[in-house]
Amino acid sequence: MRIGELSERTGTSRRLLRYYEERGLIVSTRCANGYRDYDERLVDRVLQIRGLLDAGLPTRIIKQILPCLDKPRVIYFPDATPEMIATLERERDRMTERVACLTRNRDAISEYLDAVREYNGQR
Amino acid sequence: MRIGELSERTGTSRRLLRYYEERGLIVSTRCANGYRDYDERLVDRVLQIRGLLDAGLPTRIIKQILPCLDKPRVIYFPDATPEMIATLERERDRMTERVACLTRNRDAISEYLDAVREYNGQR
DNA sequence: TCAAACCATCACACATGTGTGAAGGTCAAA
DNA sequence: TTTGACCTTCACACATGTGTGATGGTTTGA
Repeated sequence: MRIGELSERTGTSRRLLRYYEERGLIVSTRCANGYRDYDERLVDRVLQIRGLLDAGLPTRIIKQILPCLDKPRVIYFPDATPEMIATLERERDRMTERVACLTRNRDAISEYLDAVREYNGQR
Repeated sequence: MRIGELSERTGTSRRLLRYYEERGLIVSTRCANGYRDYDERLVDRVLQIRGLLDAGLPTRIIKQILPCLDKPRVIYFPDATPEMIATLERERDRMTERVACLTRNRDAISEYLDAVREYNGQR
């Protein structure tokens, strides 16, 4: 598919799709006329990228972890260097911390909303 | 405590503490000489702010949700306007999405690491 | 054939979080 | 009293994700 379709199907501007490609997060082939041609699977991939960006991960890190997340687990042993492993472990831990922080605060918001609703209900 | 101590105890540069204050995330009183004076509780508060920033929330949103998170639940009904409620619900939902995304990807990283370890173990 | 709707690259711009350093005031200990 | 370690404000700078628009090529349908 071309960039317009991918843009529509992912709710991502063409500008950003080109940016993600420039950062190595997605790839495209080129048609004879120079237009980018995207694989169907990039729809999910782009959504995943957006989620991770929204959760605070920079493209640099996303690029490193993406290869580990492919559905048919392709074990990437060649570049499973100790440094890469260490990076993945570090990022996994940071993500766990983020989850804890978000959960904690989200639950507090929920409780607050419950309290407000109760207050408004009995008024 | 003064800014240097708060900085050390939170691992946050003085620059950023002033920035958070400028954005209304924290408050300080001033000593006679103009030095900022921080309440003990700001240590936790700053840590909380950093966690939320790291998880992708902008200061604008953090400022809005912080008042709901105070430990001794101070119900803030005066400004519990419908718009405020709607904002909180929206952010709560976004945080839930972020948690889901982070958890999903973190688990995939964990699985990948397990697979790599197994591979290296049997080699 | 021409207009509309695509696509390309490139450049400038902006918000946000953050670093760094200048210029100068305060305070405590030597 | 002077030095060093604090503090102040202010300004410039930078990386990153993102918007916007200029300029121009391609394709398709009236």
